[in-house]
Amino acid sequence: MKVTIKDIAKRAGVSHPTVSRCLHNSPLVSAETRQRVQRIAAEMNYVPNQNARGLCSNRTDTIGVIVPYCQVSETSLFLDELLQQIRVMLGKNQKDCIVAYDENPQHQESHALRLVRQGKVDGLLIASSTMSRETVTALEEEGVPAIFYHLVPHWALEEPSVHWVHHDNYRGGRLAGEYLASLGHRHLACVTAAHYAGEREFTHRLKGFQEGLSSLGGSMAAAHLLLVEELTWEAGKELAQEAEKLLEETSGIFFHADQAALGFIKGLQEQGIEVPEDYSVIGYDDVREGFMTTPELTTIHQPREAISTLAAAMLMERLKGGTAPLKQPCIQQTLNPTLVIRQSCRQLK
Amino acid sequence: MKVTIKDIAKRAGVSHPTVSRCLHNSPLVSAETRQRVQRIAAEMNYVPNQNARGLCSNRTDTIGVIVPYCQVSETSLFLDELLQQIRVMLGKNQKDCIVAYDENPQHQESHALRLVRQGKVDGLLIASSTMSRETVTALEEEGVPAIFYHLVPHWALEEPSVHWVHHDNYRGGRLAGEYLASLGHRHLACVTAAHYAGEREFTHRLKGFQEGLSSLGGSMAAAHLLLVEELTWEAGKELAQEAEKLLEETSGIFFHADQAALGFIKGLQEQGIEVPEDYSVIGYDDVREGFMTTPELTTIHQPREAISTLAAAMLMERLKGGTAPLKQPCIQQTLNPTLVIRQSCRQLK
DNA sequence: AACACAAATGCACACGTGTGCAACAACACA
DNA sequence: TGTGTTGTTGCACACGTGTGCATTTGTGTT
Repeated sequence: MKVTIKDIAKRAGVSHPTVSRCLHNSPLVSAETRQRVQRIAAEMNYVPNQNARGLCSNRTDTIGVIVPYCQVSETSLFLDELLQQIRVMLGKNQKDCIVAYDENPQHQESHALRLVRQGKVDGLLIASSTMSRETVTALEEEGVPAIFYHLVPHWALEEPSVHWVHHDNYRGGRLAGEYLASLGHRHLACVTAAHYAGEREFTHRLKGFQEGLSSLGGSMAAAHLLLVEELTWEAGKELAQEAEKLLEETSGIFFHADQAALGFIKGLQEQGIEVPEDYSVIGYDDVREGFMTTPELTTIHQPREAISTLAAAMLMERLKGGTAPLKQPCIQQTLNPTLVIRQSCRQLK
Repeated sequence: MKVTIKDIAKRAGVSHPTVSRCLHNSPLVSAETRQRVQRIAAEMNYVPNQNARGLCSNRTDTIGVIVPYCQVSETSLFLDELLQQIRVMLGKNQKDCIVAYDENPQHQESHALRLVRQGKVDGLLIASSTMSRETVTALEEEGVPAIFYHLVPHWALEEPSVHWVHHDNYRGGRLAGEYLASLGHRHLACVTAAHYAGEREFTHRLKGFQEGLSSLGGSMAAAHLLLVEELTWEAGKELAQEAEKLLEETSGIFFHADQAALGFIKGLQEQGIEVPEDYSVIGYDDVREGFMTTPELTTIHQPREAISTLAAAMLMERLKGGTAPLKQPCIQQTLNPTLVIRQSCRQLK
């Protein structure tokens, strides 16, 4: 049978409320009984029942992490790494975590709300650029703090009551553009997924890329914005079929995600086209696989350690602050990406 | 405020027990009230409180997944993929999942027990070859079913009361050995991590490899069993420093894990040694990255889809069966690996 | 010695849901 | 009309923990 505080109470000769207070280091009990009760609890291998605790005090020590639905379909290596880090951070704070995802964004929202209304989680870390304002409002009404990380809905950027931490996509794109132009590239292409084409995350990045290019004499024709269905390795490889035309009109290409860039390089190599000798490729995200291939991938590093660390820290802070909404000032952070120069881009003479 | 069954009861003009029965489709209520109550519940966006439900009926609809501690340190790409699949399977069964890990195996055990004693989970999926019999006994005493997947403690293999599903390491090793020998290789090397050297998972695999080799004229000298600290990409790359000696004495090498094999190939390439022209490499696990590199990695495929699918299905089955322990016959499954021929092994004349 | 006050503890209730049991109504049958 | 049966509902309690409030005990003050 499970050990409850009543069992401890009986053995210690006190009432269960007293045991409860001892275990919480309440100043209302004497130091002597506190020590005795704590010793007995340890001896009996007592573990508090989380359901009961959650029921009466709304504390579960569990965090819900909402990931974008594409993560399920194994599209994004980067998101995997981000999630890994968040788990570690939450673990250090003695929190368990429930990862929620769904087949489409609508379900994603309901999944988040369900977790909260079920009372399964104390707080949420959300990576989603499609979550609606209504959903977040509903969450806040339930008294559960939420922090956006990595992906932030456009409306939330202008909303001072919403917490978020992400990185500067414009700057990332600009780094890529300036770098390629500085190497002497003049005509470039760019690849993203069709469903990203209109999203702020991409449009800012693209704008940065174009302005970075033109600041140093390069450019990107509108016709050279290429769209694939999903940013997978396979899609990148398939895109390499159109190499002939691309090589004629451009000397390099900027991918929205590393794994697609890697697939593209692989596809080129199979046709005997060498990177970077014949063509330059730059990725985005800086996933692990980037340095495993030949050539190693030049890319833009997203500060994932800082993003996950900050997001977790922000949430812990809000949870500590009690249930009073918006007591502490809201934190919104935009971090800087960095350029990682490896081997997939070439200096033109 | 949150909607409770009492709110629904008031609005429907019935008592809350009646509401509870309606929501569970109990035959004790009339069809008419059931429909009415269900309609009202839906209108009010009712979501049952999981803490209360867990408290009185010990059902949380949450599964604990215990992963080996090395997964946290990003060592194993394979384990990541396995976890991904399990999450999807559990999602299809409307279960949330809490992933538990810790810095070392001892903590891992206590983490699993803690989750159960806290009442946070209904069942466990465990990937661990070090978990003790005592811990599992303790779990079963709490009435929480546990299924081992992928990694199984040695004692559990002989224990008919323990459920598990894994794959045949001997057979996997044998496939690798027979393949290399059939290509004409005579002297091979093998790499694992020091802490795996004594474990059944590896020793069986090694035995299969050696017997596979010798069945077709190959062999592996004891001196060519190489140990690295961890099976990381970096460790594999570092191992390539010893290439000179290896190439003198052997013509190919068998890695315990793909990512180390990939690092090794990369290390060779940097020294101008070509795979498979100068040396043959075969991996194990069949991770995604295996076909992203050049050459693509020849490897042994673990049936990860089947392992995760079966493990989840077995657990769902046991959960359905009520709390009666061992009512249904125990299932123990050993699945077969397959050889994936790509480009990293060469036919010797 | 009477009183005030602080420290320590127990009582009772609340949190939201599920279930055994009793109560009650409706109906069929003798 | 009385009895038994079936169908439907409500009452009361349980699950394990946390907390406001009353109670008891002990100590110091006047």
